[in-house]
Amino acid sequence: MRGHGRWFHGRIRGCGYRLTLPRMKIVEVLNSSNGHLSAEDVFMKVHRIYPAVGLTTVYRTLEMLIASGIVVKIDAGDGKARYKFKKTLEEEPHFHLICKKCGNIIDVKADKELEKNIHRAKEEYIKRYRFKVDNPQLRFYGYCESCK
Amino acid sequence: MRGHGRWFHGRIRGCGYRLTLPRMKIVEVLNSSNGHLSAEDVFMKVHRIYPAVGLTTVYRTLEMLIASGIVVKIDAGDGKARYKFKKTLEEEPHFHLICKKCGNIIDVKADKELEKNIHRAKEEYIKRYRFKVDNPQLRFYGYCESCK
DNA sequence: TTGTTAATGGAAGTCATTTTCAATAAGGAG
DNA sequence: CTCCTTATTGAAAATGACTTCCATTAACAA
Repeated sequence: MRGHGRWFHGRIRGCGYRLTLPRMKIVEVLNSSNGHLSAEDVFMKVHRIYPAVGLTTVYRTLEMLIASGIVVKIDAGDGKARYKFKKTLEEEPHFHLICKKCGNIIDVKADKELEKNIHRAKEEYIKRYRFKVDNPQLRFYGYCESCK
Repeated sequence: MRGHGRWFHGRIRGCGYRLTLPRMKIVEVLNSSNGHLSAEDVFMKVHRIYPAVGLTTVYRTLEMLIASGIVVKIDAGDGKARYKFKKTLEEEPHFHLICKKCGNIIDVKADKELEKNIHRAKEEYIKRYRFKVDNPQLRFYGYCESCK
């Protein structure tokens, strides 16, 4: 039966990691959630379907999934990192709307013009400040519909 | 003697806060430093000229200075906030280059075009996602000249 | 000078995340 | 399939940046 085992199973193995039960449960939860989850969120969701899991393992697995390119970590600026399952290996450039009240994050598509402007600024800073820019991040802090 | 007492002394009093020795030492240190300092940095610098100061007071005073509009707090994304003395009450819009190795922050002037684009995007998100955007933040993560 | 009350600093508490370590379980070798 | 090495696990303790508590101290208005 081809196609059995999710693509990310192969990816985890391919990166030299063992495919364990806790890892499969954690990645399953991330795959079936669509928001940006905190480690605590992931822990609670996994706990429901696999109560033996420990918070430590959640943290460790999340880092492992990031190293495997399966998950991205987002710094919401409130001291709690958020994690999101990547639908595609190469993510489209996008920005974040971050709610200062509930901490929710909304992904917004980058418009071409703005995207180009940021790239241009980046090139300029590399020259002007001899600063090797890696990744620009644009975030819009504010209040989401239900919090404002 | 007019002009005696720095402008920020009047501002602190004006906001209803008492002008204490620890506060004057802390604000003095911030005024004479030009980088973006962490609370620990401020504590160590103040400790040299006023060893009685406590870390707690440094944190509290920094918050008070922010409330008075004398200092700005910058989230560097590494779990340590940075504080910077404001030269002028209204700061010019600018972005940050943040070194992933040493944590140093460089202020870079926003170019008009980019600034306008961000504003336009903001307006669009307000409409499209009914998200009340407060403040957009653009940061360029990378490596500074001495760290790359 | 004095009295009220804000401000101080040391100790203890949070909270997200990391480290330690003994027990467990993948999965390659045979 | 079974054994064995070693990665992985989870509970408990540690970390690090802050914050809170509380008894003492010091601004500053009267």
